[in-house]
Amino acid sequence: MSDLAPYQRIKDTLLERVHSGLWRPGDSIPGEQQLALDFNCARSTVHRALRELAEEGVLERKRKTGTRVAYPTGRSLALDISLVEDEIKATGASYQYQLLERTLAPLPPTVAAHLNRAPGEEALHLLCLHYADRHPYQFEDRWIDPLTVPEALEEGFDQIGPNPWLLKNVPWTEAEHVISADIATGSVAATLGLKEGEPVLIVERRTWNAKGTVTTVRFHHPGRTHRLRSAFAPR
Amino acid sequence: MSDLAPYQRIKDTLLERVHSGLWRPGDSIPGEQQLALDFNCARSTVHRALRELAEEGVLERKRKTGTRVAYPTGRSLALDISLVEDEIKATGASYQYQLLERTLAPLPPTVAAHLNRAPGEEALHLLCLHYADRHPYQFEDRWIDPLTVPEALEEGFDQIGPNPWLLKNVPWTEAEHVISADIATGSVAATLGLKEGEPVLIVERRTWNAKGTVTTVRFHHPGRTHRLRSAFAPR
DNA sequence: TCTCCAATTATGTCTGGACAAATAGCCTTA
DNA sequence: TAAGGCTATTTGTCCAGACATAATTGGAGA
Repeated sequence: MSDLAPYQRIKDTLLERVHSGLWRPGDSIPGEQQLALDFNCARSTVHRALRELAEEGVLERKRKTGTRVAYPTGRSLALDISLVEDEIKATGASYQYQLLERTLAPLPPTVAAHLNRAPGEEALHLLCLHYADRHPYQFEDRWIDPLTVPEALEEGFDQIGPNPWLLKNVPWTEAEHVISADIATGSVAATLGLKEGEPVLIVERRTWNAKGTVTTVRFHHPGRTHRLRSAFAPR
Repeated sequence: MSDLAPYQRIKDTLLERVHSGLWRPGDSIPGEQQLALDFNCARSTVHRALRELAEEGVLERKRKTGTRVAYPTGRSLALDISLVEDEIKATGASYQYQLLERTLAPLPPTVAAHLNRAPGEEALHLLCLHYADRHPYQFEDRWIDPLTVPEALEEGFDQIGPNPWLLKNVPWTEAEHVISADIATGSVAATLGLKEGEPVLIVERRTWNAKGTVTTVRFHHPGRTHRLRSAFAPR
């Protein structure tokens, strides 16, 4: 308990004061100088504790005015985006990957917009299915931009999924996710083994790196059984 | 450009080297001592830059071994959990709130489990509807534990929604979210103005504070038009 | 009374030096 | 050869002091 780094001990102590309600949102708390005396350490040590708590959204700091307890608003939700394989194996199920289709195809208008290209230009189109214990778990409909990722044209994707391959070969630096719900129809229903009209949870992802848009992908999951979970909290 | 704090300038420079591919995942980068010479500053300044980049998941540091560029795996997705009102107003639409029902009711078994109580015990049950430009935007089905939040029994919730009220009065410290898809049936369909069989996007949230479970809530959104967005990235 | 400037004060950052802790690699010894 | 211990290196943290920067507040002047 007391063998923690001092700055960490201070953070814990202050956080406890906030959580216990001793310091309530909006309250001013003592200045760095005073806290340094209280904790018998240098101001810079207190400063680090306060700075980090402010970054975590617990405190609000302003020059001259001092430090106050932040109002707990504007949280965010953090979902882990792990590889499907890890996600499935974590549940104890067996994982299987199947490539359904791999073509160089002209871009449909909506996808073209996502990749920032003109409709009709060609890109690598992949359809894949991921199984958990032999049951369809995720249907992946992906386009990869061959101008940003020419190496992808050399890869068959019959042994390795696009996601692990991209993670390994083309690290991205930015991404956008959109989550929505729809009902299963046509080929998506058939592929996922669902009846028409059953709910489907869709996660759409676009990723970029310095060179440009890397890939855009739609993951379809059986909606009633699939769940995106997130144990979590502040900021 | 150059009027940034030195530690920030160093962070930017190093991040650029990673993003540009000059330093690739797995590469070792120079030690703090060397970088301090390169940037003509104290080691502690370099240290802060490296420490923060490591916290952000860009670098991996180990004593004796040194610092290397992290493999870009295990990202996470951060969704903003803002108040519905802000969310709607941000799109330029007008916001309206309506309380449909407010009862003290016995807990159904599934909800009881969520609140960590016995089925049949009583809790505050709220049904609310949030409109964007007069169209149903979100149907909220919420239970509040009166043992954890006795003040809620005094509140009518006819003027203020449960979410802003709770944020103001009962700050929580932990939350869990589950996102899923379903199809609209019965009262949910009717309330949201959807036909039976249309897709619904469901976000379920449970929140705790030091005293215990605060509330559990299911938000239902029209699935085809609603979207959870997240511009974002690493860790 | 109103406006604007300057003093005050709290936070933000840097320095340069010190010691602590982890650990890879080597060296000794059984 | 294997086990155990030593050492050099690298990161982790702290400190005390200094200066920079933002922002409130009170006072001087119009």
